[in-house]
Amino acid sequence: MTKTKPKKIPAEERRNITVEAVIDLAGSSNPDSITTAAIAKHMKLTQGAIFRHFPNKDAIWKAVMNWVAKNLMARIDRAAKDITSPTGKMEAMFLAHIAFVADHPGAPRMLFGELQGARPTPAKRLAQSMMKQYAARLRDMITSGKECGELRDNLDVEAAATLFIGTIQGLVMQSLIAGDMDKMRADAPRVFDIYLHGISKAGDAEEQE
Amino acid sequence: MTKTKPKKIPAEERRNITVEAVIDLAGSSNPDSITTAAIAKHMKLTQGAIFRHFPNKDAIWKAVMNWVAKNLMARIDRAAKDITSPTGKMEAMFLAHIAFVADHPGAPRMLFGELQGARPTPAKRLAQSMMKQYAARLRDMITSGKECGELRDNLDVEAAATLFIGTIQGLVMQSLIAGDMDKMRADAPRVFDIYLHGISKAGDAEEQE
DNA sequence: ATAAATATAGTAATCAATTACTATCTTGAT
DNA sequence: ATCAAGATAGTAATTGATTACTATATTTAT
Repeated sequence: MTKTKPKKIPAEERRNITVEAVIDLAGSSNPDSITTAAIAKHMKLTQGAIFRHFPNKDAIWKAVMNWVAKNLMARIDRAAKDITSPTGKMEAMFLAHIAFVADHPGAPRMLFGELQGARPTPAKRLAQSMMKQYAARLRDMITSGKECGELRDNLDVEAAATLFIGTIQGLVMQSLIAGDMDKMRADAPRVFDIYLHGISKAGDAEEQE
Repeated sequence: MTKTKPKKIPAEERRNITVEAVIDLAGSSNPDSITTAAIAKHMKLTQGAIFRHFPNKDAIWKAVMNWVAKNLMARIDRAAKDITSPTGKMEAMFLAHIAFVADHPGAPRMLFGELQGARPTPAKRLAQSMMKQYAARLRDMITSGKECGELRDNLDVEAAATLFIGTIQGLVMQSLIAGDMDKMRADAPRVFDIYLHGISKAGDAEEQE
């Protein structure tokens, strides 16, 4: 009897497994074309069983976005926590963000996919509020970086925050395209270095050999 | 009879119209979920008629990618043509790229979507070769920028090229998310300014008041 | 009149969701 | 402790809608 016994698993854990399955699948295929059948197969269930735990597909997507928002922000917060200097905090956040994405390539794809979508789904609203929170936190950090003299006085705060997020998104996109997450981990510090040059007060050349 | 008379249009022009229709639709919905029916409706044709001009859907996508690659590269080349300084060239390319995307929001979505896809479609190969060409051109430009003294001697050429493309992709992503292409046009110069700071030789502060 | 362009009306496949039913766990009265 | 009753989690089959694609009839410009 090599037949795998379909274990009975409590509802909440099953929902978590479902979220993981979706993120897993999103790592190697377009999120929008992930079918409930594919999800079910990946977690060794029948397609119909999924709807015992979620009212519909949108609810699954909402749960996934929730997972992404929660875990990503937690990881970034944790990385920046023990660092005092604003630029140090930013570097830690940058690298933590990249590391998270490298660990979960499906996560940014779900995010992008959902944010680009036309429909105002619950998942989309979640994603948008996360991005807003992220940007606000960045602006504060950059502002305090100017105040404490680490960053240029004439630095455009808005643009610097946009570039910070954009740099990450760009790195992620290129790595997703190349299908090589390790390359991203290697590129991240080198790219951040240039970004730092761009926003730092002249003369602060602590980095590089 | 409000019925619109379906004009007869020669095959080649009809193919061009089809490509435009797809890019148009991609501006406001996920490229992967654009149906042939939607394309047909948008160009006031019946769904079946499309297959008189294309053998299958992949062929449509290939034609679209071809259009994007050709027009984008042409626009960038044209912008950089009359400029001699490498950093000047780069700025012109940057802004031209942004302007192109602002004019055709569907274009980057088609690109991203295709490059992210798992299947090695003809369209994907086209997109990949375009990106490769783009990156190579950038590296050359940055290298010559170092040689002529505009850029830092210790600048990481690879990273600088990655950041250039990443910056654009990031800007584009954020604008697609916000659904506001005008904002992108306004942000682009400010963001490029910081990038330029990041790669320029210290002391070259020609920009900003 | 003819040939290209489009309409009409199909196809099989696939999608999310629902159904009828079964298997397994949990619990409380004895 | 035990064991029926109910709750929980699963299967298998099916639904109506939608998909890419096709076969054939009709229209229109030359």
